[in-house]
Amino acid sequence: MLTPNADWHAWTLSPESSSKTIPARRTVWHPKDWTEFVPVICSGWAAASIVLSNGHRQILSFLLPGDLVSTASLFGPISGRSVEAITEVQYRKFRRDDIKVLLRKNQDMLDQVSKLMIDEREQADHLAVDLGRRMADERIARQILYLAKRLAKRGMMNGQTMAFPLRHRHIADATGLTIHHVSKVLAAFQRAGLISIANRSLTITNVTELHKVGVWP
Amino acid sequence: MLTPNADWHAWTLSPESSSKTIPARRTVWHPKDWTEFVPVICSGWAAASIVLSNGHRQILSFLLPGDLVSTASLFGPISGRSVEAITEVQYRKFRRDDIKVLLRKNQDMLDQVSKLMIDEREQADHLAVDLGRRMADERIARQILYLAKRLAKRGMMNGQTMAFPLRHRHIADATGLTIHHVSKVLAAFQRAGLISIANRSLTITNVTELHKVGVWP
DNA sequence: CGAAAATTTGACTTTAGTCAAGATGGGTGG
DNA sequence: CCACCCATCTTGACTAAAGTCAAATTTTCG
Repeated sequence: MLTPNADWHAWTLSPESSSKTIPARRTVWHPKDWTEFVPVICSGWAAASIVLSNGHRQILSFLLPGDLVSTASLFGPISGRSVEAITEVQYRKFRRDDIKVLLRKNQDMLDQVSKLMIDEREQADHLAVDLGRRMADERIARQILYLAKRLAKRGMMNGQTMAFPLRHRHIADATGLTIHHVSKVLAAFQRAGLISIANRSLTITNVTELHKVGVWP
Repeated sequence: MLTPNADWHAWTLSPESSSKTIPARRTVWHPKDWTEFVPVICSGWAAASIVLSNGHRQILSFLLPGDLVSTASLFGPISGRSVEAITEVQYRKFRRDDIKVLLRKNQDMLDQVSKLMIDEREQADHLAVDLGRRMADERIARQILYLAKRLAKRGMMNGQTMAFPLRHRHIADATGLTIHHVSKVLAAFQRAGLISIANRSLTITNVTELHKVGVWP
């Protein structure tokens, strides 16, 4: 998440970076689009993913307002990643070269980006652990808990309730499972009273038990 | 992989960074060791991994000579990662603050680190795709092909033959499988004439077919 | 050499995937 | 407002992939 500061604000006002709106379920950013610009999500939910030739897809992260798609992409073009809007999304794009200049003259911003990089690395590590070493129910519970934590940091939780625009397809692609299995696990969670989902909104009804299922710290 | 340049050489000679030797199967770096220094592998093979409380482990990458353990760790302390020697390993440790200074005054090195970051991000993406969306035989074939490619870049391939100090445990922990299943898949690969393993050395005997199994580009 | 670690193998179990068929639900055009 | 369409979700029966357990070998290391 990018915390704005003076320079960043100057930026977001520059003509280059006027915000664009994309309707739900449309592609925000193609794998080929990374040469010159870098997108930042301003509102809505999106997913950064890699699509295989056989049509399978791995979601690498869900993008919430304020999220840079990838910190590494600030330093040079990355390859193969696409970004898809989950809800309607507003985003801005920044010219990489301009950001580099900004980073060089602004120590404060460099520190912030350093922190982002470390966070992102840590998130990538957790993803690998989850996909490689955890059961389906753990993965799904953890995905819910990760999201709750990130939304809370943005003041987007209402008690234990959060907006939940994700389709089962998104959860499946983020956790390496099939939509059918996701459906079964979520149904089981609801039967067990851990969560309840209605109207694209999710409430954690038993935090303790959900933590236990997700082997949460 | 870090390509040495003048400044880097000055570095490796500094008293702080004299090289250390660790015998095979010993821990090189503990999860708590990241506060001030950063290790670089000079010779031998190591594995960077995360260990769960239940004893399970996910290997995030195999480290070959010249590898920095994590580029993000240059910018600040990272958490939870340990590094284990697979063969006997020589490594040097660098003080993060000194590296930062070096990076600031040396444009060339900054460019190099940028490239490293992008490579590392890409490798993390591939790991997630492999763990989330591929079958056991694909994962193992790909792991062999990744290693062959990296070794080739270092001039450490002898035709289609490479040193192969990995235990089944390492392959299992890198691919998210059990040692038993790894053993079965490797046996099948050998029966099918794709590879042959002997004396801690692996030869790819049918590149085309191994590429096919690994869905290699 | 002898103990400990690693590998191999087979029988059996568990987990998650595949397939198929309905149910639900939201949005659109008449 | 309703009828219809499409995407999504649900469920159950069955299959396939990988894990577990156990026991024998083989290799490695001290």
